[in-house]
Amino acid sequence: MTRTTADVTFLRGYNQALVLAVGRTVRTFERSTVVDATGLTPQAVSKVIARLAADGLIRPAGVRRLGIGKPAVVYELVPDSRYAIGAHVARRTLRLVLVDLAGTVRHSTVNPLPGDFTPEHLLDALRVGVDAITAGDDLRGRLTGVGLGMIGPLDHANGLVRDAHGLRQWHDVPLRELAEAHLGLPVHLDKDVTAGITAEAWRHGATFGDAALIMVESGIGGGFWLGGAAHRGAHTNAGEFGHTVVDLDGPRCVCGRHGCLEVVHLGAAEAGDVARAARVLAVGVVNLLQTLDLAHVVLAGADLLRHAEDYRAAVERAVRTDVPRADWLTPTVTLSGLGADVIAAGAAMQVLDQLYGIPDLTLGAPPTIARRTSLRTAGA
Amino acid sequence: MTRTTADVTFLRGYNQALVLAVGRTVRTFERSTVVDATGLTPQAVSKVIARLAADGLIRPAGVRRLGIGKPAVVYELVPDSRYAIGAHVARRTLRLVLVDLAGTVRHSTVNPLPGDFTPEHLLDALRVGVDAITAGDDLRGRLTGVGLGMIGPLDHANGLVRDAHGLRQWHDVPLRELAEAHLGLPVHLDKDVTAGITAEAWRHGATFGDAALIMVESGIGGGFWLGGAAHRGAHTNAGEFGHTVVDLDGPRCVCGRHGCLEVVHLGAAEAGDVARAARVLAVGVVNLLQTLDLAHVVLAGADLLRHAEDYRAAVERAVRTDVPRADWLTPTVTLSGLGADVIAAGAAMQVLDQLYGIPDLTLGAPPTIARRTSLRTAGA
DNA sequence: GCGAATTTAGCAACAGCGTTGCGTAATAGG
DNA sequence: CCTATTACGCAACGCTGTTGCTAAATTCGC
Repeated sequence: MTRTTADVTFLRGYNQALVLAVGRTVRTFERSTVVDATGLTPQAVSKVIARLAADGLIRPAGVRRLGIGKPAVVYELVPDSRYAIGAHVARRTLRLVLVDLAGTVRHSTVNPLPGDFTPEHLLDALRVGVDAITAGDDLRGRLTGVGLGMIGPLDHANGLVRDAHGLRQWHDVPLRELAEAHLGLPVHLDKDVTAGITAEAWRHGATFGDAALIMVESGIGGGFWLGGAAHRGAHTNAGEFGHTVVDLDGPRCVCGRHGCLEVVHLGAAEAGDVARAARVLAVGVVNLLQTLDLAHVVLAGADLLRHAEDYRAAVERAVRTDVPRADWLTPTVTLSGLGADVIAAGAAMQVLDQLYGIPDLTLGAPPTIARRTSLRTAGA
Repeated sequence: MTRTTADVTFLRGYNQALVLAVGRTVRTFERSTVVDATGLTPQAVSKVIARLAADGLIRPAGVRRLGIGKPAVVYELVPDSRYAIGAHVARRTLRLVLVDLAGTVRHSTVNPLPGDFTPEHLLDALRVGVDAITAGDDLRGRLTGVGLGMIGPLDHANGLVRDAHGLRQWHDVPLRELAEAHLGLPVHLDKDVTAGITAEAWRHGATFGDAALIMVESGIGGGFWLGGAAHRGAHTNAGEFGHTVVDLDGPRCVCGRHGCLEVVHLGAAEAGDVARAARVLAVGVVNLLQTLDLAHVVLAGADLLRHAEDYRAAVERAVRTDVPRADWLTPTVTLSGLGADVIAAGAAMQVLDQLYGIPDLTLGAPPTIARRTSLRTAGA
């Protein structure tokens, strides 16, 4: 791991991110709202608000007149002030979404990808999809970039796809650079599950606690949000949660070990035993809770969403009965509110997060997308 | 989770911590060393060095005269400038260590604790032990506080022991406050395993990557260092790694589930089959790697150290053979260099870390031990 | 109606951080 | 003894958030 130095631009970015996070999570807010939520002084908040308003990210929305005293100016986030495009690159499909600054999905499209597609296939499909989205609306100067959420292994810091699991044409592909050249936009590359949990975190604000996104979709993976940031691990390979052994004498898994969560779960699912499949997944989730003590568990993935309520109920039950001291250790268990769009939407929000989220002082490499020092609009 | 605001005192603390971390990890350093390691400008480093030197934390140690040009001033950390006491509170013993600013253990004592001891027993034993240590050396003004590493569940943010597992007299004990009153020193309370991994992190510097400390000692636990900070989870309960299921049809565990790593491991250990016990643990470690993608795995705990090399070899082997793409995903696997002192030493280093480590902007509650704004000596 | 109390907001000066520009000290080599 | 080189610090600067105080806009009481 490397660390960057901290200077005043970090302070600005950090406190600004706190204010923006308030703006995302409430419909309207005023100065005192932010003061209470962040602990900044009123004067500091005024300065931050002035910067954000000058940038067009927030705007006044009337006044609040309640009792005696000068009325307070009410502000609101301007969702349309910034956009990002997100892509969920799966084995057979490419899902593209347009997300605004508030984290709302404004467009969503799905298109098939050729079997065993190549980087060129993907780049062309991205080009076509991005063009289609940008043609519809006039996003000039407000489109901040494109986020790609993809199966690993990959190298987030350097924008490399090392070996997309199940795709033979992908070995050490510098996808970020290629896509930036092809699209003419800043690009952020990350694992699908990490993108997914970023969606949840972005939409819940700067105080979103430790959380995992459990994704069941041709395999089982997990995306983690720990200590207020995405957890990617030492090689962007965190989240291979499906390949944790839950049954020492279980069937052999593709990864070479025996009784992985994924293969055991698959056995139950293929037998049509949804209830058992859900219970198996729940065992894995409780394992995760015991290990990481999470505040939130979010469920996602096409294979899970097909039996969403079965899975949710099974996990909810396990979390309440199988964790000791469940009275105070129980996390929230929810289905992702974004449904099948989570990954793509999260990929888009990773772009927004790099620009307008809490800045990161720990790096594997320099930031993908540079923050603007001045308040000029971002974009192509 | 809550977040604090960021102001210039954060900047100072952060960059100062970077410099101190360099000082801890090398024998001597000069300005250019720090510039290269941190990315700070030479002028900034000069200012930080001046502050640290005025505080007595570092001192000049000659000059380096190599070739042409003005010789560079060489500095070194002053290990004796600050101390912290650490305590490992186990079920039957109290281990106390004195640690200096460099993270070196200077004293170590172990004393038995009465069976099923009460908070009062512990406080008195702490008092006696701390007095014995401070009587030996003159630590006036250089002793920064006392760290307690203890079995959970506990609440780190508020300094509460909720239920020390296996101790009946411990329910919602405000141990931090009690100990501060009893000892007249700042106190930091945390889980044993979290303290342990802090020891490794403190001694390895500010760029220590994602890591876990695996502790086998009347149970199996894990301490985590993720993203440059200790990972405690939403309720200071992360690390119950021993209670992750690895064998769905395994024997019932004390936690209520079946086939937990701990109970399966115990079965092998009690049968005297060290090799199998080690292999079981290794399965758990690989599970952890798959989930978190760690850079370092550190092994510790009395029960493990009794067969240290067996365990180390088994984990090392598993990590090389059972993780796909092991060529670039392999973590370092080591036995803790501090041996049986890790937990106590880490507890002490948590005190030092709060004062001289990377400051934390994410909190469960306000900081336990306030940083000094000026450069006055810390201590009683 | 009009002044007082109350609440909000902003201007101005300030302290503290890292940065930049430039001058100075200390060395080796010609 | 001069010059090139390297290390280092002073001083001014830009930028944070903070503090102190003044001004604006409202409600309430007389």
